[in-house]
Amino acid sequence: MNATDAHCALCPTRGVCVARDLDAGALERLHACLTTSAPLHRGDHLYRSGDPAEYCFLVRSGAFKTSRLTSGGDEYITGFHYPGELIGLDGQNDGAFPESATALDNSTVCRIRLLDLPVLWELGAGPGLLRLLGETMSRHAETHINLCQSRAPARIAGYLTQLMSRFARLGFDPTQLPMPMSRTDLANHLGLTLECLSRVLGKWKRAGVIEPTRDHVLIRKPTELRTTAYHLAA
Amino acid sequence: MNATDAHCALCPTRGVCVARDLDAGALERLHACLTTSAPLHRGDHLYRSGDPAEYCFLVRSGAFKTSRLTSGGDEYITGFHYPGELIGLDGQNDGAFPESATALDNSTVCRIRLLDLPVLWELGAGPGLLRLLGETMSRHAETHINLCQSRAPARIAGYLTQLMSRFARLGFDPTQLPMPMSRTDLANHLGLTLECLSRVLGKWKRAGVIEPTRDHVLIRKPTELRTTAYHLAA
DNA sequence: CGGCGCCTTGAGGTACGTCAACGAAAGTGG
DNA sequence: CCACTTTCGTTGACGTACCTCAAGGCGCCG
Repeated sequence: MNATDAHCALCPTRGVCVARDLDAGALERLHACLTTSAPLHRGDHLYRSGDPAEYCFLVRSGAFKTSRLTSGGDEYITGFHYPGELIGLDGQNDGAFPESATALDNSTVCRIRLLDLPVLWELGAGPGLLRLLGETMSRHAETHINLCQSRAPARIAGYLTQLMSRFARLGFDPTQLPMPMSRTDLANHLGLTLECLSRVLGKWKRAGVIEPTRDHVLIRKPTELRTTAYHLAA
Repeated sequence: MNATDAHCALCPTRGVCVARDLDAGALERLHACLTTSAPLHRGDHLYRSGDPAEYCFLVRSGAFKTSRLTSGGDEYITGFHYPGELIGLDGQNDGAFPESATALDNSTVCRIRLLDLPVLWELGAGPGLLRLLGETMSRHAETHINLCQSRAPARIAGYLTQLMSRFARLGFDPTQLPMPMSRTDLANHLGLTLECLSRVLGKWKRAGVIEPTRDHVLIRKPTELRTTAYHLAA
């Protein structure tokens, strides 16, 4: 861990981070309770199920998946997490992480010691923290709705659509989505089989809606996807 | 709203509340930022989609559903919420509630002004708040896994199993589950059709696994349900 | 070049969605 | 108290979308 400099000025999540509205003085003090990690590589664990949960984490770059294991040994993937997103709060339930978090790519995180939350508030990061928390909860609800769609194309379109807005929020190009997870993992997360996911993506590729490669998806016709996904009011 | 007495001593959620570990003096000061609501009745809205979100809420008694509307006018039910559970945090995303919360029964809540969170911390409620937050996140993940089950019996069993542990945690009898929501709402929440839910419940009733009535479900063979649901390790 | 994951494509069965009719319960008005 | 209406839940028949099982490409690594 390199705590000497959180590199906030260069951080890709600067616009959405809890530290967004802090002045230089507060940023300086911020490093006392929020430190940037050394780079993690594909497959590295940020934390493992059962680890004591003294921290939560802000994804700074790269991507992570969070997953739980069945007694049978296969995993359920509960989420994919991109820059600016908060993970690890579930560990506060009983003091240990119920899930594992695995890097899908070269990634960095900022680590927040939970006992330091009052300090973050003093520094003026309270509203930012609450906003982040609200986003997390809201995203969970959207994901729930998406999984309630029984049709596979609706679920997949809904996921891609959500991903687009998550990237647009970061200021990234929402039509070029990095897909660092395997097809198997994505299908697992969406409650579908690998074959079903593959077929739908293939169909959309032939129709010119998307252009999927191993680790990216190019969105060619965003409106097609949006009409296929679930529609919330307003 | 009756702010003069939060009735913590008589609260059914006392064992799991953020105020669990507070002494009498702190409880007294607690009422400055945590007030108990007047009773809500079946169908009353605790908040509506679009309302400004100045507070979040702890369910004290009764039950609530949270839901969003589609542009087509039908609703997606994102959660059912029982005593001791936290709702309304998603409103911190952009300052307004994205969902509506509706009472399913005669219910009361405790209202937390979000600007008062630092005060709650001072009073010693910080660990309790974090625990509650962790539970909420963890429950979301479990719900996700449950929805990833493609088989309807697995989803229903998983939901009932989760409800059992939520009630056991409160010290209530986990084999007598109140079901204040309509079958339609439950099916909606589980991503199933009403007919499918009805068939599975009927089958289990004939098999003596459960004894469902309009507003309760008696669990006769908990192990049957648990083996039908998804299995997490450890 | 050969081996091995990972993804794609194919054929067949089944569980759930859809549509429709029926039944039961709650609320209403006479 | 009882007919009526309305809402909600149950049961049935049928089609289809997805799961299962299986074989076949394609990239990456040795």
